[in-house]
Amino acid sequence: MMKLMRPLVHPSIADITVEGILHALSDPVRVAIYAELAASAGATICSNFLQVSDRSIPKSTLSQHFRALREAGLILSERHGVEMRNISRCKEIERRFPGLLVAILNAHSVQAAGRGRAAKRKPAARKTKTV
Amino acid sequence: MMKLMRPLVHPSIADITVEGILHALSDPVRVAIYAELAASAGATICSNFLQVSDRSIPKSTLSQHFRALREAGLILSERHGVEMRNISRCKEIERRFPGLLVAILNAHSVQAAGRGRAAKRKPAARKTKTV
DNA sequence: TCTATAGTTCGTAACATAGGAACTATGGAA
DNA sequence: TTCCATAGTTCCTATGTTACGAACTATAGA
Repeated sequence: MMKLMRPLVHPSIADITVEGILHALSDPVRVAIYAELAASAGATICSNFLQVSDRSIPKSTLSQHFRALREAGLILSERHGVEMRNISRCKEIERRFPGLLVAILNAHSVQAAGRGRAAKRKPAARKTKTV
Repeated sequence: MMKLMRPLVHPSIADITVEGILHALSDPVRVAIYAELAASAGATICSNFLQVSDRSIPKSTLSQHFRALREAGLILSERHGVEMRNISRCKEIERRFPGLLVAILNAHSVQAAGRGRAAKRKPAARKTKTV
């Protein structure tokens, strides 16, 4: 008797909270993913992000990040064959929280532009056993 | 020989990050504090927030929240006599990340307005020993 | 100097997160 | 069908983060 995988959770628009959105986007990897995804017109598959900002991310970690974005209500994920397609729920969110996502993405790109000029500040790296 | 208290840390405007701001404001208590503080014209003292959104907050916890806001660059704290005055650094931040704080505060008030109509959703309460 | 007030620091228990190993799910080839 | 490859998920656990009580620092005033 095989254990099933639990189904994808997408909150209804009314259940989406500002705190949830801010928390989801307060992670450098997740904003990077979300920014890329919001910029692209179509859907984006998970594995396209195995390389984000100069470092490769383990797929279990990536999967958790996509789940965080999904359960915060930021993206909609659906399976297509063997892969997962993710699209931004920006239109809904724009109706509920006008200007929020635009401002965040804009701030994010302001900051990215600034990193070009200044010395690159590393995010506090977690100590980890290097395999 | 008495240990001194470490001085207050205020990041320079260039060191303020979007991730830092979003993380700081992704906590319900901290947005509540920041919203109140940004709304008030003058400075606000710490102890005014001992009661936030129906629950009283231990002062050690409050102190940490103010520290988080300060070190994310959101507020400026200075001692005046026995008390601490806190003011929002919104003007600086507005110059660096236009529209960001306004959008967040606006979203926050949209959400607060919604909570009036709907049943109140409790934040995942931490298990704690009740005194 | 003593006391009250306002806030900070420290210690620890509870919670959150990263990433490896093992798994599920799906499609295509043998 | 069965087998294999690909894409992603779940589980485990070491490590990081957070909340809050107790003990502390700092300042003003009696």
